[in-house]
Amino acid sequence: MSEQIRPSLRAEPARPSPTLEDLARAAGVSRSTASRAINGGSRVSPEAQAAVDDAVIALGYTPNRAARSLVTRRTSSIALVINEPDARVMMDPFFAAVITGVTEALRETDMQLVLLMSRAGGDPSRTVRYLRGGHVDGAIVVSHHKADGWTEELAASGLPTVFIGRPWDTALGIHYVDVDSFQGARLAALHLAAAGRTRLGTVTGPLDMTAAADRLAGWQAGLREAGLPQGPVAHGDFTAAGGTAAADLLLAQDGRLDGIFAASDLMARGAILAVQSSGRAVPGDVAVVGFDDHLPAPGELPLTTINQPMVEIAAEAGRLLLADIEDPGAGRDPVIYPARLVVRASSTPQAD
Amino acid sequence: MSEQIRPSLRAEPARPSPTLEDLARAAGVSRSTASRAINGGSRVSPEAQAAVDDAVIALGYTPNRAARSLVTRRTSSIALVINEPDARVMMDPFFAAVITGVTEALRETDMQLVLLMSRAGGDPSRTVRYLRGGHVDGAIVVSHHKADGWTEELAASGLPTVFIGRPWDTALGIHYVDVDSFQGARLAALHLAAAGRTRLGTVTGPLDMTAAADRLAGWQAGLREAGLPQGPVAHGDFTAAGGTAAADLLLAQDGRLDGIFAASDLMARGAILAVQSSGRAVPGDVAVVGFDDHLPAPGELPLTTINQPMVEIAAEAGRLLLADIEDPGAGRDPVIYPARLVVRASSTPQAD
DNA sequence: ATTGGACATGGGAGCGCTCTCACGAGCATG
DNA sequence: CATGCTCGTGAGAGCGCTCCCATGTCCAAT
Repeated sequence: MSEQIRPSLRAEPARPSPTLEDLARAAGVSRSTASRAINGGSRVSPEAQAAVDDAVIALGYTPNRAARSLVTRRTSSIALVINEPDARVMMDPFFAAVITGVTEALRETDMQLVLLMSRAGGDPSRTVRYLRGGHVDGAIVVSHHKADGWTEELAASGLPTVFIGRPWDTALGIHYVDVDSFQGARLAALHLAAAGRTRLGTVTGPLDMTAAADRLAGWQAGLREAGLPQGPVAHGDFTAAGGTAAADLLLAQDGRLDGIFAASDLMARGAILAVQSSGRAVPGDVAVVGFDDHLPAPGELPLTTINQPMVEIAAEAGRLLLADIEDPGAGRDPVIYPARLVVRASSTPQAD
Repeated sequence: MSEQIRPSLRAEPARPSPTLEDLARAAGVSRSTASRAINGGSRVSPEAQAAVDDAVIALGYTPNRAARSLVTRRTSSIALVINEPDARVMMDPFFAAVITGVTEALRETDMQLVLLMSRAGGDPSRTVRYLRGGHVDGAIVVSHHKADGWTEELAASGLPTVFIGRPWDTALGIHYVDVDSFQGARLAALHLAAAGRTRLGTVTGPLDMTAAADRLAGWQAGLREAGLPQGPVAHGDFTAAGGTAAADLLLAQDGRLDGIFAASDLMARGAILAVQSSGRAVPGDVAVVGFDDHLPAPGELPLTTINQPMVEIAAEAGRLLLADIEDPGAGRDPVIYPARLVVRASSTPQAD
């Protein structure tokens, strides 16, 4: 009775989608039963269930998410908070891996991923307000900096949250997934030492990030362990250009440097460039080790690096978040993935 | 009953956030007036407005999006549909640019970006169902393939939609933003011809995408215009490895090939590799032209390419979508950005 | 035969918001 | 002075859903 004498094929731009009420009527049951059937169907007779299932298909019924949210207080969406000022960081394969991993974890769920470029929008508090406003069921925070300030606020808000990369203040009991940066960097030092390199320098990431700080500490520990002097340290920003600039500084401090560990692959690429344009060869004169194990661009010198399984780490963060949303009380231990040394040509003339 | 005797400092995990009712009471006005004041405040006295504004700050009020959605039938979110099977395509700088651009367009809005990896989830129809289900106010579709099938369905659903890249069936009146692929490819051909190259081949993208088809057509038109033979054509898949394989084919077909146009930068990089490993030099023996104008990785041979302003294109798609959501009826012309030739070292020994 | 539990069902309230409508106050118009 | 407005306001309905609770039905246990 809702269809008019309407000659056009699709003149109705917004045919109101069927409601649960409609569905129930079509299935010959009550709204309550229809609702139960839709949601897993406990306490529903097989006949009623079948009738509802058929009606769902016949009507093309989709539950109205807003209405459902309103009463359940759940939104079926989680936020991926990318905490960098410039949206251009998206170019970093790191974030691609994160998105890939999180998407993977959400695949079988009906959860949706909301992308939140927290600092790109200008107002950082807007992000917190959004997160606290109950618009999402949980959040994954990536690329956390020391001075962000809202870590505490977020932890206090009670919103299920998982960090990718250890947050600064672990006392808050925030859940996180990380790679063992310390051990990874230590392995890099030991590897270079084992390869007979003795004058070693490092290019760090921004030290307001735990990953960068841990890698520096691990590196220094490795050098100590190998009985080598600490050597020069220069600070980069996880970009290739920053790696080049930092490596230039390193080379200026020690003209006979024979090994460099950079805290990311991108910076290692930049460092190789710096070495080469100083007239020295990689790995002949200077061995270079990175951290990440991104897929190399075609034709690039294969890079010795510390592998971190970012896609898997992000997926685990996703799973952890889902679990935390299901069962908020539970304390969950951080998940730390081991870092593996992958030896390639940039540190050993004979390798691959 | 779920809370144990827990001495923790912030024991209330979910203090119910204030409702409009609370806000109205605090401001000493009615719920209606509070609502009006929140939403732009027409027909609200300055005093009432001020009282509400104060109360908002005092209570930290955030409107409940679900409740609002339920009545307004708007969700304040749009979907970015990435229509590729493998989530790993995220590694392509192309998508990074798209996300950057769309985010930019949404910056001043309270719209949120929902990421939809349409084919990665396995079930493609799930995406359509989600989109038709009224969960978002609009959609931006990127990386559209000929056989997707749901273009029509989407167009018929009445959901405001903007494609990035021309859809196959423009008769449906779908809005889109694109770069002038035809002209860009034509420019590439003319450039190579002007540089004195005469034995030219091309590496195409997947021809079930309009961008790839248009570039092939433009390339062929350019050759015709320059009075050159059509030369060999090999098909790539917009990846570097695909570019290498396709270029190998090209070189096998014509051992004296002296110029290659690849329909993307990534494929051009792959093609350069193929040329070099065949023992010939770029640009000395073979000039290579790409399409995209991505930022080059450090140390790479500067690539002559066709610039397409992807960030801007994506931002325009975002703006177009917002406009279409505001005012659904309006027919909007496609926006086509010009493609610019950027000459660098890969095609001219003396350049940059 | 009587009780009682397990189970399937439907009625109704209510989540937090917007929006229509009616109302009174204030003002200019006839 | 009556009439028609514009304007600010509040009451109330209702968006589509879930969930609590009351009701009805059937079968095992007494």
